[in-house]
Amino acid sequence: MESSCWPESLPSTRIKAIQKLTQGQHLTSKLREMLRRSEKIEPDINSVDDVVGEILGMFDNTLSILNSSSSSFEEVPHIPTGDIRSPGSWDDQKSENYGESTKTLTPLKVKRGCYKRRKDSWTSIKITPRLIDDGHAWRKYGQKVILNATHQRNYYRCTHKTDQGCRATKQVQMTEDEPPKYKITYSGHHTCNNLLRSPLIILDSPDHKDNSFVLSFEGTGLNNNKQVDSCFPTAKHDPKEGFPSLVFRHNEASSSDDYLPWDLTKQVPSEPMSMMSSGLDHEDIISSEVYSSTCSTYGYEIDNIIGSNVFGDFPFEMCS
DNA sequence: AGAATTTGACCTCC
DNA sequence: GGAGGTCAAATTCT
Repeated sequence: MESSCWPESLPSTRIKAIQKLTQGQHLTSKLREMLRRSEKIEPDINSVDDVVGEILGMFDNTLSILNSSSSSFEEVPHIPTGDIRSPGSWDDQKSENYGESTKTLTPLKVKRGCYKRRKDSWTSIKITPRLIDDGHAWRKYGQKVILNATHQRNYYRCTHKTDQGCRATKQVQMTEDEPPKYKITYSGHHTCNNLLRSPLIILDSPDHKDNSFVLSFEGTGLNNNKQVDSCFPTAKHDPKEGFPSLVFRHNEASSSDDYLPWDLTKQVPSEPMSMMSSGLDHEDIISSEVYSSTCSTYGYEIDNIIGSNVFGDFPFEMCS
């Protein structure tokens, strides 16, 4: 695609994203052709072709979304990467997963912690100076002291694990950096349908002197503040830690059709990360990436993504 | 009262 | 055997 084809309404970051995705799409097509020509993998050519086809389909979907001016990602088909790598593994994992397997294999309820660790599940690591709300509802299920780590690691699972079987989990750990950062590890994809919470960007600072921000782009959320704290409840409840929070709302009345609150000229993201992950589930695109970001507008800084992903340099500018 | 969090126990993986 | 991940009862919060 040529940049001259872009609708004027598309921000440059989105254009970059589309360009990168298009590049990946072409490379995948190229790979398929190479695989088709290869006789060595003939026995598996159908499955390989299917996998490539799924990848291409994901590119198509993502590109069509980015190309459209609509900010709604609700209709995007979601294909977990785990499915692509090993078809059927999702169900397999689910059937033999911890909670369910405990109940089916051992009628005695007393056996606790009987589960299968998902060692090969999809993961995405994010390092952020402030806590991020990805728009999903998380429920804390544990915390643990980690070796050689000053701070405890917090474990969260999707709130819809019980009612919808959503297997997404995340771990939040405060690093020992100066200033401290949050390492957020997402595991598994959201299979739940409803995003009960409004998309938010949490800009909660570990630095006591720093201001903290909660940006909400929708006025229909449940308890927005709660998610902020739930990411690090120990920080919230401990006055010594002192995690001040300030809430900025982007209400419907002041918003434009563009849905996006910031101007690109302000060096802030045109595509809030929470939107990406909540609706489109952007981890499908940037899985296994590591990035760090800080903001420079409104008194804080933005660093561009420092990591890379399977498509090369991560094209999105993010504020978290 | 129901939901969310805390916390000790227990399991898997290395 | 130790570290990390998860379960689930107990506790706290709304």
